Amino acid sequence: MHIAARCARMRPSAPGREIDLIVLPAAHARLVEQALAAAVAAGNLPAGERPAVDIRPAARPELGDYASAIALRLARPLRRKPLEIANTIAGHLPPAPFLASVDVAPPGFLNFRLDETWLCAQIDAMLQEGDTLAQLDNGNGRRALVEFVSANPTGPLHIGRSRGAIVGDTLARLLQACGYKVEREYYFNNAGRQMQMLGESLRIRYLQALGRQVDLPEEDFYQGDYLVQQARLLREEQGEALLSAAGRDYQRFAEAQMFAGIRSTLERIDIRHDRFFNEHSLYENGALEDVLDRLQARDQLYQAAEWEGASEEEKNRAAGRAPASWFRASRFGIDKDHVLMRSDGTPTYTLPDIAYHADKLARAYDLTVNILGADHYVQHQVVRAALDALGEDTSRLRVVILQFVRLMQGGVERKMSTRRGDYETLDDLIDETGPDAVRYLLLARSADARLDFDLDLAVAQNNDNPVYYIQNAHVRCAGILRRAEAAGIDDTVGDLSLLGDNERCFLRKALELPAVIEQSVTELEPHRIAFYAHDLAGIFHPLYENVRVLGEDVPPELAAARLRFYRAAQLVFRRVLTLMGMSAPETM
RNA sequence: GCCUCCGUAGCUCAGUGGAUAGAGCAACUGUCUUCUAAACAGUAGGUCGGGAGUUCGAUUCUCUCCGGGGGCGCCA
Repeated sequence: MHIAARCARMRPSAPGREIDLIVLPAAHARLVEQALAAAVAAGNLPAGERPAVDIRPAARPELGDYASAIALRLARPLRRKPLEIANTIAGHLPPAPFLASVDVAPPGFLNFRLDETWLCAQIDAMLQEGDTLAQLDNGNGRRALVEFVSANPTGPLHIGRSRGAIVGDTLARLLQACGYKVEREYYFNNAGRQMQMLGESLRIRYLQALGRQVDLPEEDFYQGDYLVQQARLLREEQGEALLSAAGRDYQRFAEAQMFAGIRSTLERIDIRHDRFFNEHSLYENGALEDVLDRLQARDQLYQAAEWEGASEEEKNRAAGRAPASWFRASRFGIDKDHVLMRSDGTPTYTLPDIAYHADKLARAYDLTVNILGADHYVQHQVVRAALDALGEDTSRLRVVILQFVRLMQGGVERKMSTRRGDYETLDDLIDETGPDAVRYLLLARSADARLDFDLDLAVAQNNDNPVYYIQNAHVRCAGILRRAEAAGIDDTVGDLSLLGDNERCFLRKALELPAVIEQSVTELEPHRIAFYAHDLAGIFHPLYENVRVLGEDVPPELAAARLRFYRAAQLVFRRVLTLMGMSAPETM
């Protein structure tokens, strides 16, 4: 996929201002397309199928601002020399306000240079955009669903779920920035044995809280001390009134507490779901039977004690067992068939999962994204295969598989044991490091890479910590604006052409934001925004040292121009931080 | 064994079918009386795991081997 192939357009400018926003490098790509068409029309290039025009920021600044290797790629299909093609394109390139020059470099690169006056004028364009800076309309109001977290309410969110929470929510924010109408959904199950055991565990903790001599069995019971606290709460609120209560009452209480806890934990990192989809509702509305009937009708289901491809040994072992219902997943490239209905007539996890995704698809979102841990890979393959078997269109269903998180402290892994119940919760992590550090550090890694969450780094208040490095850029802008306001500097009059190379370098990077957002969304790679933010701060801080607003040696005209620049820079940082769900502090 | 992800600087990781592969940290040398030093300037650091293939061009794509994570349940 080439960025340039997806021509992004800014939303229409607000009335009353004359500045049109141009998204780079998509605008370059359009120029090149026009040049190619003109060259073909003039008979200077043969017509025919062409690869998409690729434009990217230039590898080295001395070459230009943007570069394209399109002539090299066209050499084969057009049967011409790359250099000749590049020259032809350059010769037919229409003029554009943002374009100062185009050079052809061997063996056939096109190097574009931005018009510096235009570049500096983008400061006003940015200020005009305000908090919706780089808002794209690619999505054009299409609907997207992002499902993430989806932990059952059996305990507090732990570190393993945190990554999906951050990635899912950030992706949702980026989709919104791309013009999608986004819904955030949380899928959960509050029925079944797990929840029963949760209720039972709470009942025992409650008895213990009342001083009764009861042991909590290790097997199957929830050991976490969050239940001890809940039990204490119950005792304080109810005294001994619940001694005769049914297990169901405990379960209901535990569930309500858990969900309240999960939601408030998520809110601490600024995450709110629009819908909590209860798996159990699929049991009640006939969705499960519907899936089974449809699969049966398509000969994708059979009843047997063991799957058809099993070894003789496995089949012998299963002999005499009541038959289960198997989905023919092996027909879809999966290594074996999967059980949807157990021998005892109860559904497996997979069946409602299929029904849930069928429900999602029926809701006809233009894009449906699922954020999953690596351990769910096969499960998702089976669900997708089942949907294919049902004849559903699974092309709108996309999934982000996240590798695991390891908690590191003092250079060694901090082990978590769910069985003992002393695992690291997301709440603990936020307590220790703060919401911004949690969000940034869990975002700033590609989904494919295992993430080592470095606790020492997260709490570090020094330049090792990228969180503060980025936020400090915003703080520094805010500081300048505060001081300048106090000094009575009016930045509406400054001549932006007085700005220097440092500022222009920053502006070039700032203009990449729309493309970064766009690419994050099309590739479902929200980590890109995190790296972009760090890069942007890396250009900002050196500049800050040299580009002063206040000071006797800065002429008023220049001070005003620089102040306007810093106002725009602050806006960019605030926008980027907001897209990552982080705060943009005025002071630190 | 099968599926999947990873292997890039001492460490943690970006990136990419194109021009001289990047950043942070660590190491070393410097910089605050000046808008926040949670910062900046500089030095050093690489057979992009090995091999083969496709290509005008491969770190990027394909195959294979090696090493590591995760998954392979009538759990969720």
